[in-house]
Amino acid sequence: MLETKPQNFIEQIVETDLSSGLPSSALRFRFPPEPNGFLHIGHTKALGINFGLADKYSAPVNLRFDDTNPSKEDQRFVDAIKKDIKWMGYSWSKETYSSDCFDQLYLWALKLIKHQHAYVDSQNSNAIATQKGTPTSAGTNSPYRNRPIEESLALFESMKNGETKEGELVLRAKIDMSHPNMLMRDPIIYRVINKSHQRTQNKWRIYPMYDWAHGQCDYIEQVSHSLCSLEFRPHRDLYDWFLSTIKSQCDVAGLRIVPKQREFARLNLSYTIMSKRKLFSLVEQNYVSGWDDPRMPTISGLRRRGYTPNSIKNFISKVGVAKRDNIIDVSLLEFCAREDLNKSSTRAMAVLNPVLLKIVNYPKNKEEELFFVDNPESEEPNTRPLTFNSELYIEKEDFSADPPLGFKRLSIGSEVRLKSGYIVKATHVELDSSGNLTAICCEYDPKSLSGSGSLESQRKVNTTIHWVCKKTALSAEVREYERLFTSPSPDSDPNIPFETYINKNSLQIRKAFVEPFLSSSKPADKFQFQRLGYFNTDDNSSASQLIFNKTVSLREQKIKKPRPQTAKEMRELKPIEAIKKLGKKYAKLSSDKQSVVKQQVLSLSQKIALNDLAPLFSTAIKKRGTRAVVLISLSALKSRGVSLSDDARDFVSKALVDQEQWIKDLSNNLL
RNA sequence: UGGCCUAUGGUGUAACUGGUAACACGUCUGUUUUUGGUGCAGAAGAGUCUAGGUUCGAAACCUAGUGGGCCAACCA
Repeated sequence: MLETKPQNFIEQIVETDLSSGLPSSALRFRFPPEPNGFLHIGHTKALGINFGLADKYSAPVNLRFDDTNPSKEDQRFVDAIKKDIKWMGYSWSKETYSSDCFDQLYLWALKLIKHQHAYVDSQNSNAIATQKGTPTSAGTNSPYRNRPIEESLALFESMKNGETKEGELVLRAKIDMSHPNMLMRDPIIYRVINKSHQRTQNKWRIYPMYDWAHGQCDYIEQVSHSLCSLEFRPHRDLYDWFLSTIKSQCDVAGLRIVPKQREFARLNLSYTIMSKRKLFSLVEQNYVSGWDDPRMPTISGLRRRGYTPNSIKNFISKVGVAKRDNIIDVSLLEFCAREDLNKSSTRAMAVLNPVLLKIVNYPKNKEEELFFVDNPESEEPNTRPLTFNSELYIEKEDFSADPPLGFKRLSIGSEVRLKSGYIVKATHVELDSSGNLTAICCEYDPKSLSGSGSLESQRKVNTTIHWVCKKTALSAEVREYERLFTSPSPDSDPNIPFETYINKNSLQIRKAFVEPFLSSSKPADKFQFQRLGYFNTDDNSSASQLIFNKTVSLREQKIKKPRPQTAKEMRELKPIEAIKKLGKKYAKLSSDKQSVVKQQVLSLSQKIALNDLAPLFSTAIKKRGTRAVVLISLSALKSRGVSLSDDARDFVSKALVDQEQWIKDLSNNLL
């Protein structure tokens, strides 16, 4: 089958390389997290790109932990990252570490010094920073730039042996202090960190910087395409410089593939923060319960929230790959969750905000077994038994004493069906001494039992509501989540701390009643609580203390009020809109109809407030179809004694160039 | 001496590499429905940031401008 999906630009690059001679067996990718935090939804994009490519071309992906900075990294993050990637269903080829390359990196650094491509600088970081210059002004050379090779070698050796303190000496590549790309201004490649490393222990006191490690590790691992996010674009110059310098100075037999770095736009999600530092702070300041709090955008948070690997993968493929900055609406993620969960999740009834429903004409001691369909979406739906008697719980929201227009649920005198059960009609309510609702009383239609086949059972009522039987229901804790932030882009303004936008109500805990069969649910089991949304059993849930997390609500449709659209209202319906509509049609109409439209527009434009006509003019004039109409509207302005500003006049005359004669006439008259 | 990246409906991504814009989400309509869900059918919404240029023809190529982003950690 031919590839039908459009290629993204990275696939095109790979395709081009392949067609210009790169054997497909040489294709190799890598996913290189720094083990200093948990993976989040942003990382799943990189995961999806790399593993997607790997899948498409049957190429390997290395999982490489970028562990060049022992002061920030930790083994527990390595473990968590591996767990999350496995959960997503990706399997990597080799597990590697940047630290695996430390020896080779050191040897290459030596070569660099010997070939005058690197030197040890004895200045402190301030001095070095100042000499770098600014983006708009060149830097100046370090006084140590031309230090003799032997001296640099000796000092580098002392750094390596732990004979210098942190910050005293650094090794710098000698490139160009006036390079327009700041990263090329003699970047630091080694610094002293007097810390033991989680893998190499105390072997090293010098650790390579990102730029000195990343490309070289790609090269050593023979990665063909090193894909990263856009902010690394300026690093590409350095990446290439290091590789070509090494290739020209060092013996690199056997390393045939020179990797390419290419960059894509990272994923941003509305109402979400993605910065590891900020996620850290959410955890540390206890705004959330941990890295796997269901409100966190981490993979482990999404997992606990109830997202499936499938839904996340679908999301990533819908998001696409390009190079422009983007903010994806969370509604897309939610759509992917619903789409996946709708097909697979068992339906259940749970009442989150219970109120007692008494069926007054149902025999007090009677009890019967009803049947409930596990999942109507499945091809051969199973059913399960359900106890029904005279006392049930329903949602408070499903009853209204004073139903608004369009309300379809229960109210006094109205009928609804109890899901899989009978049709009931509310008769009255019971209140306590302070006037609070304690129970809703209703009568049921004994012949209306669902599935009984009787004529009454086929009766249509407004809607069907869910319920649980008071006697058999289990109590459970249900955790409902709202967005963690109240702003679509909580960290867009550097002057406003993102904590400002934390939603205080992001977690709501409800004491709910659920169907008894849920007592056997295990963590991560997924359900659709009928009419409410998708829920998943929490990690801490047990038969004695059931806990469910809400993944996402069902898609909610606005309540449609039967519209009282009188002819009068229709007439008052925005002349502006009417004009726009007419304008669109105009070009397609026959000439006699056009003249009718002209008249309509003219009379409509008389009804528009002058203030509204101006914005209509400025937006609509750009659109071909509406130009004509706007010009007609102008005549209305004229007839009301309003004259155009010079700007507007200018604008109109330009717009006139390719208009028809009658418009020109009309407008010239105006101008 | 600034460099680099980028600009297409509300959002995101396409447009077979030059033949006047498509897909998904969202929105709205209708319909089915024992979930105000799902499904089905349909609609509205951009003329591709601006101005020049190349071309028979530009969203695409060129130039300039404008807007947005990244770069001045011994972070990655």
